[in-house]
Amino acid sequence: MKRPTISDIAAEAGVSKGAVSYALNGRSGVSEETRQRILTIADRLGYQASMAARALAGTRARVIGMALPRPPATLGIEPFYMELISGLEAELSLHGYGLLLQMVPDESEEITCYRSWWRESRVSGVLVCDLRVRDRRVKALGEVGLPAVAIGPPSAAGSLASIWSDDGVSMIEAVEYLAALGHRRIARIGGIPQLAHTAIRTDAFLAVGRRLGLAATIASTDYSAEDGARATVRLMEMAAPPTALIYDNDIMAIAGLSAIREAGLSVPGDISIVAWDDSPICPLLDPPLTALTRDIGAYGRHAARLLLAAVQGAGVKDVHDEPALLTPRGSTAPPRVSDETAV
Amino acid sequence: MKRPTISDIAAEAGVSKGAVSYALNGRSGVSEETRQRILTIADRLGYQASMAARALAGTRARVIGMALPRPPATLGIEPFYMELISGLEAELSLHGYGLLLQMVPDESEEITCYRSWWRESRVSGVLVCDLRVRDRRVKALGEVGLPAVAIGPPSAAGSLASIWSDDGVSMIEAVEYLAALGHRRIARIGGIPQLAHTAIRTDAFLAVGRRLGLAATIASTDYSAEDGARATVRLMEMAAPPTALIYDNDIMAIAGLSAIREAGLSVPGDISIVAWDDSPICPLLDPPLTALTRDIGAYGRHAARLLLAAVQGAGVKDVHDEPALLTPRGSTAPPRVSDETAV
DNA sequence: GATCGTTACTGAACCGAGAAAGTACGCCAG
DNA sequence: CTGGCGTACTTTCTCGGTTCAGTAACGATC
Repeated sequence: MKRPTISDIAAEAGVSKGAVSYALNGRSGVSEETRQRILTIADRLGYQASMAARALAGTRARVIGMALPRPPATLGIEPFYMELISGLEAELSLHGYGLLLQMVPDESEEITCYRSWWRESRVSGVLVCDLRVRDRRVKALGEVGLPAVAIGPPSAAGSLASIWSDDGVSMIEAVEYLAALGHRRIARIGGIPQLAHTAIRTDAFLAVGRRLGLAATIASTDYSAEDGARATVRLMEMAAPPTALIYDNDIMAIAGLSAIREAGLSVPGDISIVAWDDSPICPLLDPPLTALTRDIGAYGRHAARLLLAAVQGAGVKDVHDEPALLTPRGSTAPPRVSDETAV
Repeated sequence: MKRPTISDIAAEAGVSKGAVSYALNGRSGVSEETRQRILTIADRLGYQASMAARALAGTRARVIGMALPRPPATLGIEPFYMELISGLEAELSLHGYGLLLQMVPDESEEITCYRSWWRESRVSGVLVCDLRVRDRRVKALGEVGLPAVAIGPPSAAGSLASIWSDDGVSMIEAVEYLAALGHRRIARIGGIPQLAHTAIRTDAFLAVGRRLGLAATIASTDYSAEDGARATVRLMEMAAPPTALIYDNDIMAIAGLSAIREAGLSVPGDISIVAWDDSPICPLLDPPLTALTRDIGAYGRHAARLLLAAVQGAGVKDVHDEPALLTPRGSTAPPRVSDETAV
C-alpha cells in the first residue's frame, strides 16, 4: 500500500502543494470553496501528514518523551506509573501526540537520554518524574532548551513548570488521624530520601509529630518490599516500638504487614498501618489497608496539558493538584490501652 | 543551543555532505583516513543524526509502537505490562530504537491507531498484545504492510511472527500438582474468553481434568478484582464446590482469597488457590500465594529482538519461550479428608 | 483610468539526511 | 600512449511537508 502525500492531493485538486498545506492547516490563503474541496479529497484519500516530514520542516514532532527510572525492584509493582502513563496518554492522544518511553538506570543516563532525544529531534517535550532535592536534570534540560514539565514540588523544579500535590497536608491528615485514634508513637517508612517528595513528607511528618507531642521515628528505604520488611522489623525491635506505621507505598505496607504477623503481632490490634497511594489491592487485603488516595490518572492528564502548553511556547505556571486524601479501612484502630499513655 | 547537522561536520572536515554520510554509516566510498577524521569531528560536536530527516529519507524511524488495551480496571495493577515493557525497552534502546506507547479502548481503535502510525510514518514496526482467537488486527497490519510481531500463540497470530510460551503445559502442571495433593473438584477463574491464551488455558484445563477424572469447572471474568470475587462466590455456592481454584491473574486471586475468607472459609484449609503470573506481592500475602511464575522481562526482550529482525526485513519465525513454572507456596494444601473422595 | 490593496493562489527554497549519478585522478595493462 | 578500472570523492536529486516571495485577477478609490 502506498500512503497518500500532500502532492497527491494537490494533483487531484488541481492546485499547488502550498495551497493544500494552507487548506489543511486552517490558514488563510485559500478560498473557503477550495479549502472544502481539498479537505474532501484529503478525507477520501485517508490522508495524514507524515510526522517525519513535518518534524523536519521545523514543526514539532508531536511526541512527548518520558524517561522512567529502571525498576529498583518496584517500578513494575507500584500501579503509580501505569496509572500516570494512562492519564498522560489519554490527554496526549487527544491532541495527536505520542508518548515515547525509555527506561533509564540512573540520573546521568537520563540526562544523556534527553540530550539524545534533543539531538535526534525525537521529541518535542519531556516529562520529568521523581524530582530530586537538587536535580541535575533541570539544569541539563534548560541548557538544551527542550520544553519540559516536572512532576513534583515546585521547590525542586527550579526553572521548570511543575505539577504537584501537596504531600505535606496529606501527611498531616494521616498523622492527625492516627493521633486522634490515640497513637502516641508512630513511625514513617519513607522512600528514597533524595527524592523531593520524600523530603517533603518527612518534614511534614516530623513537624506535625512535634506539634502533637508524638514520638515520631523515620526509616528510609528504596521502596522495595524487602527494605520495607527490614525497616518494619527494626522498628518493632525498638525499646518503645511505634504503634502505628505509615508506609510510602503499598508494596512496603504489604511486606510490613507480613513481617508484623511473622513477629506474632496483629494488625490493627498491636500495630496500625497506613499505605501511601491507594491501589486496587489495598481494599482486598486482610485487613483492608487504610491508604492515602489520590487520582493519579488526573495527575497525568494535567501534566500532559501543562506540557503541551509548554511545547507550544505558552508561558506555563505550576499546577497544584488535589492532595491525597485518607481512606480509613481496617488496618488502623486505636492502640492497646497499655500503649496509650506511654511516650 | 543549536544541534549539529551533517553539513556542519562536512564544512569542518572540508568534504561534502555525501562523504560524511558514507563515513558515518560505515559504507565504502571514503578513505580510512578521512573516515577517522570525520568520526572524530562528529564525536567532538556530539552529532547524532536527526530521526526526522532519516525517517523522511526512507530509512526506518527507529521507533516501535505498542498499543495497550485501556485499563479494564486491570492494566494498572497487573505487573505484567510494566515488566513486559521494561524488558522490551531494554532491548530496543540497545539498538537505538524508541518505544511509542498508546492506550486504546478497543480493537477498532487499535486498528485505526496502527493505520495512523503507518500513514504518519511514526513507527517502523508494532508489537501486538493480547491476541484474540480471530484477530482482526492481524489482517489489518498485513494490509498496510507494517512489520509486526505478536505476543501470543502462533495459532492466533496468522501471518505475523509470534512470541509465546506454552500456557497449556503450565496449566497441566498446575492441575496435576493439585490432583497430586488430592483435589478432585477444581475450578478455573479464567480471563476474557476471546483472548487466544485464555482459550488455550481453558482447553488444557478441561483436557487434563478429563484425563485425571476430575470435576473441572470454568468461570469467565474480565480480569477485574470484582469479577474475580463474584466468580469465586458463585463457585463456592455450588452443590459440590471445588476445593481448589486457579486464577488467571494475581489480582483476582487476591480478591478471591478475600471473598473466601468473608464466606467464613480458610485458605488453604478449605480451599487451595493458585495465581497465574507471579508478582512480588504473591509471596508477601498471608498465606503466600502459590503461583505460575515466568520471566516476563525476558519475554519482552525476545519480542523486541524478533520485532527488530522483522523491521530489518529478515524472515522471522515464531519464538517459543519458557513456559510458566509452578511455585508452590502456602495457599495450596491437600483438601479436607471429607472432600477427598467425593466427585 | 491609473493606483492601491486584497484575495487566492503558484513556484521555489528549505529542513537534514540518504542514495544515485557524475567526476577527477592514479594505476596498470596492452 | 591510450584505454580501462577502481578509488575517493562531489553533485544532485529525493523524501513530504512548511513557508516565503512573487504574481495574476479583481474591486475599490481618487
